[in-house]
Amino acid sequence: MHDILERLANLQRMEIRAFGLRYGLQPVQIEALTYLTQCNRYSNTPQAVGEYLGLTKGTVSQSLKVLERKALLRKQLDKLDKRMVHLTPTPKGKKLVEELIAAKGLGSALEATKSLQVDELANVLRSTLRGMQHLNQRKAFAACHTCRFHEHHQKGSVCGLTHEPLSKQDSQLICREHQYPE
Amino acid sequence: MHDILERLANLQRMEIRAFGLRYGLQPVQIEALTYLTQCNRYSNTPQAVGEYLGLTKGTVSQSLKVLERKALLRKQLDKLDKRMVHLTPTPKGKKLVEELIAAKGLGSALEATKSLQVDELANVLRSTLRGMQHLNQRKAFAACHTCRFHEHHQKGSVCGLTHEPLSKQDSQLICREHQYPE
DNA sequence: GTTAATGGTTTCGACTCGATACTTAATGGA
DNA sequence: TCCATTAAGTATCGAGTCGAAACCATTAAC
Repeated sequence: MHDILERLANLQRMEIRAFGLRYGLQPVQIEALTYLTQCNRYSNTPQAVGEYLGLTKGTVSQSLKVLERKALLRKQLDKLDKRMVHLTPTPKGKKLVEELIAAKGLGSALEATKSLQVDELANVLRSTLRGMQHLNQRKAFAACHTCRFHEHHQKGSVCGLTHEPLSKQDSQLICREHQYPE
Repeated sequence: MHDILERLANLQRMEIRAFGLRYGLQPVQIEALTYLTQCNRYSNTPQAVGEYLGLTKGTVSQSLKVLERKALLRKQLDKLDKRMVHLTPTPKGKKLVEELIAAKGLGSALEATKSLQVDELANVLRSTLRGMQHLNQRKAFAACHTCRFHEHHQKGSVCGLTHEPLSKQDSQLICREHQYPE
């Protein structure tokens, strides 16, 4: 089991590297960009990217500079807290991530498997991931709707931390503040 | 599904980085050493490490130099082909890999899951991995006993390529020449 | 209003990585 | 047999990552 995940991680990295080579991008940069296409509006800051990838903020800052220079993302200051910066992928950036996901071929590889099995697999994998994160005291970075602060009311959902309303899409996105219910 | 594997790969990498930091080792070096504790005697060369990790031989050569300097592995020339070098982890190196695997906490995270489920999961994952490798035309680097050239006779197994006998342990190891049966 | 904490950037040195050139050993014709 | 070619590995170099520390601007605390 351990070896399979090991190999899977290596393979992913290989494909990312090979893909990035064609666009003059480093693996880290691609991973950061991918994260930014999947996270919510509380989580699209340099800080969060660093936490997600396990890198220091200084390191991340440089990678983001490159992505901005290549017009793959846009930086904008937060309206309320002017120290903060929000990073949003440009259409070009989003397209690149989509291509990457297709290129990795995980989707195609899974098509052969019965969808019921895939769901089962995803569940076990998810709980394993969760266990590892808990053991190593890492943040979950999971989807908003699985969070203990996610409040589901009859007219839409609300984040219990910010008390802001959440759209259907919002609830699917990754959040850096995510905490699993007890 | 894609996001879980993505996150799992990132998490593994984070733990490897954190672990390596304590021993003054880079992620690549640790990954190379881990591979070397799991591969068979045909696959413990700089070349094979490069193929496994998706790096060029020049790059790999440097990482191995570090590992040798730290007495984590030993180099020895091949008896028959004196161009080749075989890399074997020292006891110190093996111990380090064991510690790493424990530190990653995957084993503990899996204990919560029913072992039957884990087996099932491993099988689905294995075939997915295989699908991805096939699509991207990567080598399998899988266990010897699942290879099309593995011949199982009543008195022990034999490799159909080299015609050499294989011990029980040999058959469990990773091989760079591995090919799945049709 | 001063001080501390926070989010980001910059800079520096150690290191990775790919490309290229190079060394040595094996191979394969003529 | 000889010599060109190929293969495995090493060495070197330049571009780039990474962590640490210093630094800047803004916000929070008191």
